[in-house]
Amino acid sequence: MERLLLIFKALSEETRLKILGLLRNGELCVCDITAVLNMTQPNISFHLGLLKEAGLIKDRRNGRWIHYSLDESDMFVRFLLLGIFEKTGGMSGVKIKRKRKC
Amino acid sequence: MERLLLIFKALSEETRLKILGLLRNGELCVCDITAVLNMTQPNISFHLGLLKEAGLIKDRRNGRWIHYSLDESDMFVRFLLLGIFEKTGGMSGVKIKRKRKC
DNA sequence: TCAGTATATTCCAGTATTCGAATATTACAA
DNA sequence: TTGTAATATTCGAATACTGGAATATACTGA
Repeated sequence: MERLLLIFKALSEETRLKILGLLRNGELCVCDITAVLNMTQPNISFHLGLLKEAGLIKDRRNGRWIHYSLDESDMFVRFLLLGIFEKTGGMSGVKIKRKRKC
Repeated sequence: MERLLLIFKALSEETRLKILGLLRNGELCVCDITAVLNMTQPNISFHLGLLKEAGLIKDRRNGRWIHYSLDESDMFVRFLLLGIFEKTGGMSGVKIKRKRKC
């Protein structure tokens, strides 16, 4: 129950759904997400923390950069993500311009 | 997106997950749910309203009683409910004692 | 119509969530 | 080491959510 609540709470906010949609096409660093969503970096970090705590995304550090990506190791989460992307289009239209290779 | 948010917000609260679990075995009236969960009736009505607005449950009036049941008309919702019940056990152990046929 | 029961709505206090600003941490490069 | 860039944490204000109490509405039976 606790785990489920964490997952659904994480999913019940627009910014976080947007982040998941952005990650659909592969991993991104915090600065990329911050730039695309036009919010402050601490705020994005906060949302990423909730998503990670819920087990929806995972991170990978590479030097200064931390890359976030979808965590599809859990079957139920995988279903959720599929459903979300199907319903929202998964940010497929958003063009991500990365300033640098990070 | 809006619809999805409604669904996930509805699912991100323990009382509402419990209500869904109770409804797993069939429709119940508000007074039944109120009795089992030991909360005030207005509060239960409030939660039922959110669940209904999200399209997770539907209601059927029969005289004074309003019976709520799972709304499985949407495929994604059906997946969600299955996942929830699998993870929580779906209140399967709770014995519902109904005072009367309602 | 009136009384009683089932459910919904309103109101308010307590709590949680969200955001930006300020600040701290981590890692690298010079 | 020192400076800088990427990310995380803390803090405070605004907003949203939750729960109980009081009240309103809907229906039924007498």
